[in-house]
Amino acid sequence: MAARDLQERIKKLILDRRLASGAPLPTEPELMEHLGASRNSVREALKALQAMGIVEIRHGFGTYVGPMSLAPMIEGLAFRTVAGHYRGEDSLLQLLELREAVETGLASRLSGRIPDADLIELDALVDRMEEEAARGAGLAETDRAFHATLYRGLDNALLCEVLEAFWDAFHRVRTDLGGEPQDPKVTCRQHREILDAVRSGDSMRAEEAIREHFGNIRARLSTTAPQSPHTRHNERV
Amino acid sequence: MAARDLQERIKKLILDRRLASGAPLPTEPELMEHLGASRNSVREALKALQAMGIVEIRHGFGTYVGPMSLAPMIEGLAFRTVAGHYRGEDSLLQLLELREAVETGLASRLSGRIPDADLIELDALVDRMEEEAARGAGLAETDRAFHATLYRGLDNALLCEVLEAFWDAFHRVRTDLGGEPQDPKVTCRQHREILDAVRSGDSMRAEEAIREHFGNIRARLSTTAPQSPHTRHNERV
DNA sequence: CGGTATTTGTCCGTATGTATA
DNA sequence: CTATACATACGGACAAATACC
Repeated sequence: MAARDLQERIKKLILDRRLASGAPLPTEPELMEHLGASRNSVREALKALQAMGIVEIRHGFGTYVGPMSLAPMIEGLAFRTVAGHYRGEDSLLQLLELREAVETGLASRLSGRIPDADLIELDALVDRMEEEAARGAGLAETDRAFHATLYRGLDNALLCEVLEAFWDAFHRVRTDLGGEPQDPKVTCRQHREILDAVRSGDSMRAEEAIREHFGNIRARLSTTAPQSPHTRHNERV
Repeated sequence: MAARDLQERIKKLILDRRLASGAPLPTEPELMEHLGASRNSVREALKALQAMGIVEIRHGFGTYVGPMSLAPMIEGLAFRTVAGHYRGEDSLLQLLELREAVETGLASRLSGRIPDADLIELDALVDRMEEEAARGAGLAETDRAFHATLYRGLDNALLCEVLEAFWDAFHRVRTDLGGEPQDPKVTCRQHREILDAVRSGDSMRAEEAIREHFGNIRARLSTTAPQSPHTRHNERV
């Protein structure tokens, strides 16, 4: 009777007091008194809110309003995808197609709207990507930065966060499942093409470039997709 | 030391046993023994997993693998948006723009890919919308069904779920904040236009129709959105 | 219909680890 | 190093909800 209600009341408390991210919450004893519940119930409610990124609990220090990032969504999406994959579904492909649909759809918005500063940064990122590819290093982080920077010009922080969340979830699942990385050379060339396309302002060309990039990942995916891992998986899941 | 680990081990247990949604989990005493932790710790871990939609707890019955829906994401997005709005940010507008960017971007994919059965259903939905508008009823549910049906033809269940989640979050926030509903007549006309546009296969026209639809909502939003612009809090992204 | 067993919900008390002063 | 405040973890107890006989 109180369990679900406690979370709502704590959320209401945050809203009523206009607490910003990082602001301290009342201590557990204070919350016990304010909410009229035991320590255990309060703790369970806080744990649930922590899982949703609404509060942040620091051991031996206190409880604070969380960053309200989309990290919980990443967790949920990643687990859902891994679980589906293990059960023989094409969940990983669906996640990739979700990214493809959204990012290709955004291509037309991108054309000519990217600030020069971002274009320069994107150039540097592709350069770094080629340098990493040359020395055989992983270029996952650079790829992430490229996609993040690409959509920064849309001037919507929420949209960028969602896209980054999709990227994170996909990347986590693919690495946890031990998928083979695609050919770095091809990846570099395709990112260069995306960058040139959006710079030229040709929306159709940009869309095609992004579509081809995802088509490449998809091809790598289908080679390792139908597996039933009796082996163990990473503990990161 | 065990808190974060317990969640991972329970998730690992679900993956190892290939448990599908709705499958029963071990009872709390069994989990206590299997994980070597006390009941409170197990319960807190389960509460966190419940908040992420990974498990489902039914009082007096048992614990089960959750539906793994995007409901937690809706909660998180909605709360994040409400909290931001109360603190004077344009979070609600950002959420709307997120929907607009994604849905307009999907318009080109839609053209000519919608099955006839879905087109018939969409016709019926707009008819119902007009009927509801005529008698002054709320047409939120019908609007939700329209958008859900529209993107069903993309053949990606995950994408549809994400779009529905965005819709739910936006609608919940707007109603919680007591925003004024837009003119039903205009809404009906714009949905009819969207439907006709995607039926014609003209992707540019479809994109424009969707953009105008969102433009209408945005206009309604801006009348009540900006409050206390001088109360700027310092916050990290 | 009632009784009983099972399972989760809530609460209390206590001890331990951690960070600040 | 000591003291204080806080979160973490444990074990036990009873209440509430559900299923089954």
